[in-house]
Parts: sequence; C-alpha cells; structure tokens
Amino acid sequence: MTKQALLSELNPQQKDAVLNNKGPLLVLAGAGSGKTRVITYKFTYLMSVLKIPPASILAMTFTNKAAAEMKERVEGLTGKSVNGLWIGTFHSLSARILRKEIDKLGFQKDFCIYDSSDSGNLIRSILKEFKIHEALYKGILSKISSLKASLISPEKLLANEDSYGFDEKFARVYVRYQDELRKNNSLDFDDLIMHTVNLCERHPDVLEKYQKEFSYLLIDEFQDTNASQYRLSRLLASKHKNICAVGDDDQSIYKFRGAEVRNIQKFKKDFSKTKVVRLEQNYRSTQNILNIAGSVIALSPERMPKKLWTENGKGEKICYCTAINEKEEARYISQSIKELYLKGRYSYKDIAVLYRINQQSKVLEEAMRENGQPYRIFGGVSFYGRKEIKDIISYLKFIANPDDSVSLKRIVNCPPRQIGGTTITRVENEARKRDESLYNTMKHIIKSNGYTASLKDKIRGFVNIVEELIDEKNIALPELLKKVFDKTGYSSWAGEEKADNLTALVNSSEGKDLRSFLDTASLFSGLDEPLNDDAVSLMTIHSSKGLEFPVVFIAGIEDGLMPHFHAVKDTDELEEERRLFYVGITRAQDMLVMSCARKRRLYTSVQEQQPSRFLSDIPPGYYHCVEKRPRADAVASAIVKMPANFFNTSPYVTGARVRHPKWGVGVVRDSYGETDDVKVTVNFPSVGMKRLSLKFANLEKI
DNA sequence: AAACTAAAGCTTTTT
DNA sequence: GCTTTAGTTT
Repeated sequence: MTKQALLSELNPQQKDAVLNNKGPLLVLAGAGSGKTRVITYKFTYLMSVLKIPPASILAMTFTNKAAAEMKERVEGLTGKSVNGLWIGTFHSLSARILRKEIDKLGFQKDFCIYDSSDSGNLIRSILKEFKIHEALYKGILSKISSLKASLISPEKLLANEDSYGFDEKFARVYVRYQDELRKNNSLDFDDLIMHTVNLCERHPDVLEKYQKEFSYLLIDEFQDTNASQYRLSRLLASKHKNICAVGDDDQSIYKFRGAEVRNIQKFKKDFSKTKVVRLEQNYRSTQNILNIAGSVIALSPERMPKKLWTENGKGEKICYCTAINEKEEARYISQSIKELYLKGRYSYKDIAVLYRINQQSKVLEEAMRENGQPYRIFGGVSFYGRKEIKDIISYLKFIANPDDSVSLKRIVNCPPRQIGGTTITRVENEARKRDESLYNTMKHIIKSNGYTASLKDKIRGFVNIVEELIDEKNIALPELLKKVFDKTGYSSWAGEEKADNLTALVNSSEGKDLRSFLDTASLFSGLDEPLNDDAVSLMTIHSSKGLEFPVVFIAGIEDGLMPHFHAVKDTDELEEERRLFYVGITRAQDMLVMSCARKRRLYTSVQEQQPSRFLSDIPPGYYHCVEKRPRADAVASAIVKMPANFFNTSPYVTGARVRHPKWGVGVVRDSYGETDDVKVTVNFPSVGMKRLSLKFANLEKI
C-alpha cells in the first residue's frame, strides 16, 4: 500500500498518530474512534514507508483475539505474512524471550507454563501440607497474582514485612509456591512478565540486546497495563524511546485485576516530551448514544479531558424500561428482539444483551428460549454448555462418526455402565496396539478371547445400544433423539430438571438434518471460533469491551447491580463502575435500550431495587422511560409496534418457510394487511429481503 | 468408581 | 436460591 493510499483513509488526528514515529507517543483513543485502524496503519506505515524491518517492531496486546485481529489486518494491508513477527500478547511475547534467555535466571529453557488450574492445584497441595483451610486457595492465588503484577517477589515481601499488610502464614505459602514452581521448572502467567522484567534488570547485556532488536514499541489497551507490564515496556523502550501507547482512561475497567490507569499519567512523566494525540471522532454510534455516554463519563473525576463527537445523525431515541421483576425484564428484552427481527431491520447477530453479572444471563436465556430465539453466551454456561446437552450432542456426534473417540469417552459411561477409567485405559492401550479407533477395538474385544466375561458383557452392552442407534441414524432428528433417550436410558437417569432442557433440544432439532444440527451445536460450544451463526450475543459488559453491535440492550441498570453493591463503598471502585457503564453504552451503534427491574432476586432474597444512581447524571430529555406491564406485553411495546399479523390466521405467519418460483426457499419475517390482501416480507437467502403481495406472488408454503 | 450429602460461595477475568 | 465442589459412604 502506498503512503498516499494509507493516509487517505485516516482523519487528521489518526494521521497525526500514524505519522509521529520519533519518540514517545500517547494516543488517547476514545470509544469507537478507530483505534485498531490507527494501530494497524501505523504498523504498516513503519514497515512499508519508513522501511523499518517488521521483525523489529514489538506490538503488544492483552488478548489473543486482539493479537489475531491485528495480525490479520496487518497482513491484509501489507500483503505480507506476519509469521515470526513480534505481534502478540504480553504473555506470549514474554514467553518467547524467556525461551531464549531464562537459563540466566536458573530455569531450563523448556520450562512449563502453568494455567490457573495448575496453579490452583499447586497452592492447594501446599495449603494441605501447611494445614491451612484449602478453600482459601482462590483468595491466596489472587493475592499472589497481584503481588507478582506489582513485581513483589517473596523475597521482597519478606524484606518489607511492614509494607504490604504482612501476614506470616501467607508469606510462607507464597515463598513455598514460588519454590515449587522453580523445582518444577514452571512459570505461572504472572511469572512470564515478572521474570522477563527480572531478566532485563539483572542482565543489562540482555536488556541492551532487546532494546536494539526492537526499534519500535506499540502497546494496545494501555489503560489495562499492570505495574509489571508497564515496567517491561519502559525497560525495552528506555533507550530509543520509540514507543506508542494507545489507550483510553475512560475505558479502564480492570483495576480489580491489577490494571493501573495511572500508567497513562506515568507514561507522560517517565517519557519526557511525550506527544499526545487525541482521537475524538467517533465512527460507531449515533449522537443520541454519545450524548448519554458523554453525560455519564463527564462526571468521572481525574479523567483526561476529551469529548467524543460524530458526524452520524441523532438516531433512534434511547429507552429506559422498568419492569416489575427480572423475569419481566427478560421477557421485555426478548420480545423487543423478536419485534426488531420480524421487522427485518436487524438480524440476531446484530443484537447484544449486556449485563453486570453472569447470574443475570439465566433469566435472559430462559426468556429467549421460550421465544425460540438463537443466542450465544460469552463466558458462563450456555444451554449448549450444559452437561446433559453436551452428553446428548456427543451421542449424536458419535452416531454420525463412530471413529470419534473423544465423544465415545464422554458417553461410554453416561448413564453409568461400569465402564470407568480403568476399563477405558485398557481399551485405549489395546486400540493403540491395533492402531484402531476405540469403538472398533471395543467390537474386537467382544469377539476375542483373553478378556473376562464381565468386561466383555459391559462393553457388549454399550456396543449393542450404540449399534442400534447407528442403524437408525437417517430417521428424522427428533425421533432419533427420542430413541437415544430411550435406548440409553438417559432421560430416566438424568432426572426431571434436565428433562426440560432435553425437550428443548428435541424441539430445536425439528426439521434439521443430523449434520447441520451438529454443526450449529458445536459452533455454540466452541468459544473462540468466529460465529457465522445468526444469534443474539449475551455477555457481561466486561466481555463486551472492544466489540460493537447495532443494537445493545443493557439489563439491570439498578443500584446494587450497576453500580454493583460491592463497589459502592469505595470511591475508586464506584468510578470504575461508572466507566463500566460507559463501556456498555458505547458498544451501541444505532440503538440502545436500558432496562431495570423493580424487584430482583439476588442470591437468597428478593430485593426492592432503585434505578441506577448513574441515571441521574443523564439529562432527562436524553432518553425516555417505559413501563413494562406484565399483561399487556404482547400488544404494547416500547420500541416498535407489534407486527400486524399478530392475530392473523393466514398460513404465511412469521417464521413460516415458503417457496418462491424464482428465489427458492425463504422465511417469512413479517406480514401485513387483511385476509384478502396480505403482504408479506420474506427473507430469501439468495436475494435477501423481499416484500410480496400474496395475491400476486406465487408462494408455496412448505 | 459412583452416588450421596454436606457445605461453601456468590462481581467483573485474560494470560 | 442455586450451583459447584469436597468429602464420605456403598
């Protein structure tokens, strides 16, 4: 890409950010201001125009997803592979350095990286040995994590007994934990950063080597850096000072896990003559949404002054809906989504429902399932993540592909058939010898000698059941599912509570074939795979950071939830809640709907809830209030009027599948008019949305 | 090895 | 209240 072409796609501030490449640069990138664009264009500019070898640009992000997106976009802009470049997360890039240098710290280069469950197990075994209540391991783990994030090693903790709220028992655990890690030649996540900092500080020659190797540093989400990450960045950049930090103090919502917004101020102090660029033009949201966002964040003290503006229109009015309780709130949201969808203006994937705590997802899920709406939960357990659903899906997967040994292992003892770990290990060993799938090995074992009769009986029992199911794999899916429940005895074993979910699964399989059903099911459970499926996104506001949706619902805008009651006593935490609310609002592109419940069940008690205190910071004219009355729900709606065919008797109701002679099969999205002159909106996969009159269009219902 | 029972925890979370 | 997990029993 040429310099001209590159710059022509940027606004003046973005250009400023991309063109300033000598010395420290701080880019304050407001929500929706094209932050990723600036970072990727800057990378491309450094590489293609300034001819800086791409391998000497260190670009650090927080999540794998952000790193992957950056790589993809840089590849797209430059047309060159990003393989081997230093684009990645703080952790992965630190690990890469440590793989080469860690022997200098007394570890071997083939060190292991412990994930949080490994770390947790290690802590628990230490607690057991020290006779400390094991249930405390989570708290201890997070305390150790925050110490490491602040670069406080066990030695340092012991040396400053008075400084850090010293607790002798805890210090012993910390010392021991770190010892064990070393013995196991292992590092936990926080060690990756802390040890890299140690390496640089204790070995000036190594530091110098990397200072030379990286002639430019690019850091994303700078407001999320913790002390150790900041120190590392500073060390690596302290020589040439070519460092660009991109962040937004208004979107700092991870203080609880060690992030320090103050690093933004520190940056300006530590790097003299820092050039500051503000990206304030917002390309994402309507004026109405920005007004709300702006009035909420304006009251945040100590923020760096900035004001987002947009050339977008005023857009839709913003609503705040009050429901009598959390179930009604969920119904209201689900109903509104239905109407938006039927109007054909939005598909499900354009819509997100955000909330403060994962617990809120439960009622939302229930409401959406009642209405047959596809949804996807980010984090937490979704419908497809439930054990019973995963079990049954595994049965189906196995029926479709008996070589799938992973699924086999999941189902072989569900319900229990006395085929436990020992038996499976034997079968696995035999399978390895014979170089065959587990299932084929099982069939072999039944026929061969040299196994006890009871073992063969157990396996035969399983194989017979499954074999019958495989024979019938081509019957209609709901039938097949019922056969699975009966033959395996799953329903009676699973109990009644799970029966509802299983029935829901049968209903959702209506009219689908095995293959496509399984595809959607695994897409739902797959966490990181990009989802092509049309589904509403359900997630916490935290997980929504960095994303955008045409339509955003934020549920539970009440005191106690937003801000959360744990945060109201502490001013800093309260301000973080404010920023969290701001992050939620700024995810919306065209439409924002906030809602609350008068009464909400939280843990044991039903509480009377008050509207969020943050609402009083928004001028009254910026949004309008709606009351959700439980009975009138089907008729009255805050957002859009119900489709005219609500009581329509025409066979072409919304959701019906129809065939058109020219456009093929489509789905009715909406229909209007009286019985003798019905007009329908139909979505055809081939040509998109079409408005047709039943009198003239030669539609056939299928 | 599985099934039952008691008990804890319960804001947000990536690496 | 509900869900997860640890510990005990069969």
